[in-house]
Amino acid sequence: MWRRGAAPYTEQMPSVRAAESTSEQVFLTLRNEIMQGEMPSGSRHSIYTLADRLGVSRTPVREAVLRLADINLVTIERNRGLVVRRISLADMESAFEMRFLVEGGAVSFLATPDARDISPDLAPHTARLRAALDIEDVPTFVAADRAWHDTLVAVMENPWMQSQIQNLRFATPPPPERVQPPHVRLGAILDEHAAITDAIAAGDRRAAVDAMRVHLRKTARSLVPHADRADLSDAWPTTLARHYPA
Amino acid sequence: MWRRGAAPYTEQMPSVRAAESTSEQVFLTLRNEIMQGEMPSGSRHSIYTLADRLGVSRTPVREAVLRLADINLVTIERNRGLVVRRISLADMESAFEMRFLVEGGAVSFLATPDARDISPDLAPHTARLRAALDIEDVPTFVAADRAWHDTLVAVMENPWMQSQIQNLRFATPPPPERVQPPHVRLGAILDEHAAITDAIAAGDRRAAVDAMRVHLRKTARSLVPHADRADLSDAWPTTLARHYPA
DNA sequence: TGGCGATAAGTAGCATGCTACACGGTAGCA
DNA sequence: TGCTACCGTGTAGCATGCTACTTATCGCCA
Repeated sequence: MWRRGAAPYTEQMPSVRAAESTSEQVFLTLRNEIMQGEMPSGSRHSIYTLADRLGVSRTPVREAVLRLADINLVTIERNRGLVVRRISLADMESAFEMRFLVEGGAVSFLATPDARDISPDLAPHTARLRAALDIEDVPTFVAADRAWHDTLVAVMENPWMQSQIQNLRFATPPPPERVQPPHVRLGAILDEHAAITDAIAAGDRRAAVDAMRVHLRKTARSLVPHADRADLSDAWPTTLARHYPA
Repeated sequence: MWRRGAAPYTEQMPSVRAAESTSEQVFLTLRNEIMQGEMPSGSRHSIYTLADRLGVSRTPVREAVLRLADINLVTIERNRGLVVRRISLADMESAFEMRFLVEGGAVSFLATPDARDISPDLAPHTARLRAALDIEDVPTFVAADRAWHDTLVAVMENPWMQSQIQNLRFATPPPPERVQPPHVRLGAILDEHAAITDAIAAGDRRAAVDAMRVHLRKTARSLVPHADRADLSDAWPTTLARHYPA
C-alpha cells in the first residue's frame, strides 16, 4: 500500500517497505511474472521452488507470496503450495466496478470550479499518448495511459485511492501487446479521455462521471480475450452499465 | 483482504488466511490492541518484544507487523523497530472520503428498481440498533452500526469493496465508549440510516448518495476527539463536504 | 482384479540462528 | 567546556532448522 507514482506495467512501484529489500524485490518480480503470463493462471508453485529459482531464501519469498495472496493474485493452500489465481469475468467486473467508484469519484470531485486545474498535470501524458498513437507504439501508449489514470487519482492526494488503484491494476489481465488494428481502440481511448477532461473543465460532474464510466466499460470489454467475447452479453460489465452517474 | 461478515470491533475477521494460524491470530491481536489504545499512537515496539509478550516466535509476529504496515497502522523503521502510526485529521479525511466513494457507490447502485431489495438484509441490524438505543448500550449500538454498513456493502458482492471497507474501519479511531448524552448522536444515526434506506426504496439515487454523504460526514466529525474540535473548521472534512451527489 | 493401508515425498508454517546497521552513550582529546 | 571517535546495545531482515500435515504411489491382501 501507499505506493505512488506512475510507471509502466513492468516497472517497479515504490513502497514504504524498503525498495531494496529482498522481500520487496521478490514481490515485484513474482507479480510481474504473473502479469506477464510467465506464471500462468492455475499453475502450482511452492515456496521452496520459487526461492530456489530466485536464488534467495524461503523467508522473503514467503512474505512476498503472502502479499500476493492479500491482493488476490494467488491462493495459498496449506501444505499444498500456492496456485496462481484465475481471473474470471466476475473478477474483472468487480475490479472495474471498484475502479469506477474511485476514478469516478475523482473526476466528480475535480469537476468543480474550486477544485484545482488538473490540465497541467495531465498534459504531458496526453502528449505522450498522441505521440504513441501516431507511430502505433502500443507498449508506450499503454504506459502513458496508466500514467494518465494514476495522475488523475494522484491529484486527489488520497493514499487509499492511490493504493487501491495500484492493486486493481494487477487484478485484470494486461492489455494485449498487439491490437488489431491498433489505432482504432487507441484513438478511441484518446477521445474518451478528452470527453472526461472536457467535462471536468466545464464543471459538469454528471458528464464527467458518465464519461469515465463509458471509458472504463469499454476498457473492460477490450481486456476480455477475443475467444471469450462470444459469451459476453452486450450489457457486460453489468454493474458498470447500471452505475449511472449519480 | 477478502474478509467477509460483520463483527464488532473487537471480534475477529475471517480471512483467506487460515483463521487458526498463529500469524493471523497475532495480526488480529495487535490490530485490536492498536484500536483499543493498548498500543498508543507513537509508541515504539520491536518484533522481539512483541513476540516475547505474545509467547510466539518472531516469524509470525513479523508477518503480522508487515500486514499492519500495509494497512498503514504502523510504520516499520529498519533496524529501529516499529511505531504505531498517529492518525491525523488528514488521515481521517482520506479514510472517510474513501468510505464515501465505496458506500456512496453502493447506495447509488442499490437505489434502482432492478436492484435487489436490501430491506430484509438490513432489518435485523436496524432492530438491534433500536434496541441498543433504548437502553443506551453504546457498545452494542456500535457493533450493530458496523454490521449495518457491512451488510450494505456486502450486497454488492464485490470483494474489493468489502476488503477496503474493512481496512478503512481501522484507519479511524474507534467511537468513544461513553457518549454524552448517548441518545442524541445515536438517535441521529438511526435517522440518518433511515434517510438512506428511504431514498434507496424510493429509487432516488441522488438523495441516497447525499444521505450517505451527510451520515459519513457527521460520523467523521463525531470521531474527532473533543479536544481537537476547536481546530475543526465547519467544513471539515472538506472533500466530503464538497462531494455533492453528482 | 479391485480395494485398501503403509510409506515416502513434498509442503506450509513456526522457531531460531546469524548479519549488518542505526543510535545512544561515553571516553578521550583539544 | 565542547567535540569527535568509538563501542555496546538493540533492531530488522535474511537464512535455515524443524514439525505436522497432505497427497500420491505402490505393494499387499481379499
